[in-house]
Amino acid sequence: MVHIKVLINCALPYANGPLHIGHIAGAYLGADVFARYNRLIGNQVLYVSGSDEYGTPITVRAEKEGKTPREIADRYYEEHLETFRNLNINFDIFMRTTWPEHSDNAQDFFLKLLNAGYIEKGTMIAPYCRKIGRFMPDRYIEGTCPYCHYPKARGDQCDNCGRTLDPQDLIDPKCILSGETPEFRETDHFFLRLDLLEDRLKEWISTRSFWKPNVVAYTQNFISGGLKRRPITRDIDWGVRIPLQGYETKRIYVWFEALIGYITGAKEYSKRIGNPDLWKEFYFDPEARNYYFIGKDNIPFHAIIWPAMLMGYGGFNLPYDIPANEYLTFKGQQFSKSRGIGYSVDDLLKAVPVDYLRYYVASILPETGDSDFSIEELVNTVNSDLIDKYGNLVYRVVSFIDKYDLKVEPVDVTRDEEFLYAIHSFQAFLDELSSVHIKKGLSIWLDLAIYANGFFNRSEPWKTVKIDRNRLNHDLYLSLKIIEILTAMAYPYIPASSERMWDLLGIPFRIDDSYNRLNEMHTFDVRRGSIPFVKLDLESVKTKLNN
RNA sequence: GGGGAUGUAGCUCAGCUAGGCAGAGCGCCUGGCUCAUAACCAGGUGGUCGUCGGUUCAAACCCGGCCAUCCCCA
Repeated sequence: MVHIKVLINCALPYANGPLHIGHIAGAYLGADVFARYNRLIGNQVLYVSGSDEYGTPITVRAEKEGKTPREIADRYYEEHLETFRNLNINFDIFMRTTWPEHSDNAQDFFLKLLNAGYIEKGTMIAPYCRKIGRFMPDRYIEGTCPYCHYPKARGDQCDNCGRTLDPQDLIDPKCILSGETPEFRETDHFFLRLDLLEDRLKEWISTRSFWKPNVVAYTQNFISGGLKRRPITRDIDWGVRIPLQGYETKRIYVWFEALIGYITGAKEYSKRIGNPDLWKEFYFDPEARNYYFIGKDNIPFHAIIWPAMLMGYGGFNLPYDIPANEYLTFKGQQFSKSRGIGYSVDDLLKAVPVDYLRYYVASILPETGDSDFSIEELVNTVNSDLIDKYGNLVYRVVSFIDKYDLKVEPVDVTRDEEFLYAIHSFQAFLDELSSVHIKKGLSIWLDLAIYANGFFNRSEPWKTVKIDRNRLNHDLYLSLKIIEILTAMAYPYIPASSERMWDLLGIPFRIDDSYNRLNEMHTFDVRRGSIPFVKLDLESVKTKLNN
């Protein structure tokens, strides 16, 4: 197998609220499975995410809570870090857009694009509060929605009817800080000339026919509507400074600067491990593949704006694939902490072991359409698939060996139909994962677990133990080999549990090496332990969730 | 208002790229088995493929309208 470099970038979560399970399903779990899979097959992986910490939603929140924006960002950075750690989602680096190194990178991009003519100066009309004496972000203006007449519509959007608005559209607009009616004045800003890159983007998208249809369709349509220049600076003070004199009161807008966080993360990781040029191998080697794991809300930024920025800068690899997921919903609605819909990850992890949660979410990952999360389904799926099919398979074989006090000797099973079937499943599994079909991979795994139970039944070791010890040894060894394959396949999804099973089976090398060594007829030093997976009880899970 | 999706068995979802006898897991029913966590295996039950129309010898799949839900609109 030819090994390649794989850069896995994962949407930077915005640091103004806790992560809920919808976020995890949208981007992070799939990315983690994919990263682990790539490492197992021997690819060199760089796995990056980080904390998006600038912008007006954070300043709005800070003002509401009487804190500084930095306090808000610090709090959620720590919280997100902890949540990912608890989920066993192990990025190589989780950067912060408030790092000074990130400002350097963002300013470098800004100047480079400015000098290349892809950023230009211009003016726009913005709300100016005379009482406060400065221009106000759109979100700081409230008024009546011109469409639905909801009285508390924001300057960027109406929460009642969902329409996108301009502050000037509002009837009777008011500054939320001062209560004054804002003036609309001209203000100088910088604009990204997406229009200049339209043709190159179109041509590039036409080479991405292997992407998910929804991503391609969305992107093509977006571009064919005609790209316009887009403002990339704002009149706020919480953001990356503009590296030019005369713009001290303005900042680079968060959507332009946050995307560069992927590069900051890769660079900082390279420095930390003492190989400062490592990141270049992922961004400049044309053989390296760059993946971006995001939710569907992020498609325009990653499929249009980010490639445009990279093209304008020049030399960087463009995204290889953007396997954007749809949404995980809760009873048909979007997860939302503020509206009390669904659960946060931390709440769920108090009630359910991490691998149970990873397993269930992976089994319903919204890869092709929205899918629905429920506690009842979680309990049911974990108990009947993960535990009854796989966990019980491991336990019944281990228990059998222990009960009759057997030592299973290696035999060559490489030509056995059942072994070949398992290897065939494993290959199909690799094919699916290489195409980022996370959910499909899991269903191939489950089918193989069912097949393995069928084989164990057919081989009737409880009969051969009394009449044919050679046959018994052969069949048990074959069962153990299939379990080994299953356990290796499960590792990207449920890493901690797989390692535990690996240990229980007494395989003489580490699970990290498993994908290269499935054909080895090694010994199994099987250890009987307690039941490997304890089943979930719906009522007690619910009780824990409600506390 | 414009755009991207989704709607298939009681439940959760595949199938649609390339039209050809409606699928899986769970649930439920029947049988088998005893190594195992009421587990496992085999067989069965179960659907007007959101809806109305069009194209076709043939439509879950292609085309158009409508309804419901999710997302985006810088």
